[in-house]
This record gives sequence, C-alpha cells and structure tokens, in this order.
Amino acid sequence: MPHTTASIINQCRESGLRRTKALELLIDTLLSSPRPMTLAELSEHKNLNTQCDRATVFRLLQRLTDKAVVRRLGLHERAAYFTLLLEGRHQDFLICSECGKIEPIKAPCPVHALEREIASSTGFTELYHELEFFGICPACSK
Amino acid sequence: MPHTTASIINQCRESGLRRTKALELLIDTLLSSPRPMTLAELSEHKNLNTQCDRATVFRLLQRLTDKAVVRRLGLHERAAYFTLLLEGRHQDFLICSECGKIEPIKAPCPVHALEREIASSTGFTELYHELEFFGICPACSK
DNA sequence: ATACCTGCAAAGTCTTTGCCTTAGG
DNA sequence: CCTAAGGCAAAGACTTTGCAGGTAT
Repeated sequence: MPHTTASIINQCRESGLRRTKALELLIDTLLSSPRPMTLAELSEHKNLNTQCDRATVFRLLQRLTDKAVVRRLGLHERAAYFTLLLEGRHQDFLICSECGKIEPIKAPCPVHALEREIASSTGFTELYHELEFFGICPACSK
Repeated sequence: MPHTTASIINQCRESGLRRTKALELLIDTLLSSPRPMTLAELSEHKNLNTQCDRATVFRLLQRLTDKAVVRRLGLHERAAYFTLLLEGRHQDFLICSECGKIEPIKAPCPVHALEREIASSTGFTELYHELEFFGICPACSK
C-alpha cells in the first residue's frame, strides 16, 4: 500500500483538518522529498512559495505534528526539520558536521529493543526515538 | 581517575586556551550538572550570572566545542544544550515531550557497533552519535 | 452560518557579531 | 608587549502570534 497525497489528506480530514490548497501542496512537497525539510525550505519550495504564506505553512506543520501526521526533528541545526510520519518507515540520519548534508541511513535501526525496555522500565508512553550520526563526510575531509 | 575542574582546565590550556576566571567558573558549573545545560541556564546560573557576560559564555562554549572539550547537543529544544565531553562517558537521553524534562539513560548504548559500520562503509570520519528517546513521562500522562 | 484557515505584519526567543577595553602568558 | 578574552550593545536567524478577512463544511 503506497503512501499517496490523497491517502494522507484523508488521514488529515479524519483528524478534523480541512482540505485546503495549502495542505495539499504541503503534503505533496513533503512526500516528494527523500529527507526532512525545514520550514524555510518548504515555504520557499517552488510548489509553495507563491501559493501560501510561511505562517500558513508553519501553522499547518504545527497541526500536522499534533495529529501525528508529521514529525518534527532536531538534526542539530538552528532550524527544525519536518518529515511525514509514514507507517513502518522509521529513519535515522547521517549528517556532515562540516557541510550539513543529511542522508538517511540504510541499515536497520538497532534501538527498538532498548526502546521497549525503556518504555516498560520508566513508564513513559508514546515513546519514539531520534538517532543521528555526525561526522565529517569524505568530500569535506579533504 | 576522577574528572576535576583542574584537570579539565589543563586540557584547555594544552589546547591553547587561556586560564581565565570565566573558563574556570564555566567548567565548574558544567561539571556540577548531571545533565546538559543551555547557554541561558549556564549564564544565569548563580556561579556565572554576576561574573561574566552571556556573550563570554557563548564564545567560551564555542571554543570548548571546537577543542572537543564540550559537545553541543540538539535535544529538540529551541535552545542548544552543552555538556562536558568526558572520556568514556557517552550519554543518551530520555526526554518528556510534555514538560521537557531531560534524564540520562542508564542502559548501555546499543549503537556503537552500527557506528563503526557506518564509519567504514561511508568514509565519514570523527563519527559520533546522538540518541534521544521522546515520550510522555508518567507525571504528564495523568 | 460558523468554525476553521490564511495573509500580513509585528513581536519573541535564542544566537551571533562588532568594537573597544582588559588581562593572560 | 602582544594577542586572546571579556563586556556591552546591536544585529541576525528562525519561530510564533494578533488581527482582519476568506473559505471549507
């Protein structure tokens, strides 16, 4: 079952959001990106820049984060990153401290067992994790 | 061999930093904290607030990060967190999405093997990682 | 009709820098 | 002495909000 703009919009509608042009464009844009994007990247993206205000994108991302349709990530930058929360598609990242390039890691994430253990030992609920590797990429280390 | 203010200051001196009052106070404060601290927390801390300007603390943290004496962490907040980089003392964190409380995780970190694998398969150097668990803590979930 | 959304503009929050003075080695 | 470090104040970067008008349902 592929993730489509339509199916995600439906999910939003079911959470009580209205179907607006901005929502559609935003979902489209996020879906087309292989990696998380910042608010600035999103609102300057060709899909969105003439279509809606940055504040609108901001508030949309806020609502979508509340509804667990997108996730907000730190990634160590000044700006926050956003990515669609697609079922069964957890991603960890490898980031160059020098040039800032972000790439998803292919290897399976080794943290899920610990996550369950922490959930039961601490009583935290709705647990998830964020794992990032930082280092100097080959291009920058020259 | 315990980590002391004196030993860390020596490390700084060896990296070319001068021994100043502000440096001493900052190291002291970081050393006394069980968890990472923000610039604001540091510069408002009773040790520092009357002793030196926030810009000074900022620039010190910058230099110390360069010299790998402290590490700058994301932790998903608006503000950056700083912690001493003590030999053999890697920490992962558990953070409440609701109240923001940050606690170090006791369990051994399961990521080091993957880290080595990534280093060799991607050619990244000076690799390190940051692992955070987010969820709702027992107090907030009531 | 009526909540919800949007755009615009302004205000916040945290970080970063310039410039001149102070002090470590 | 000479250069790194500090203080003060101002500028940046990114986020967040108030308000008036627009729109999905």
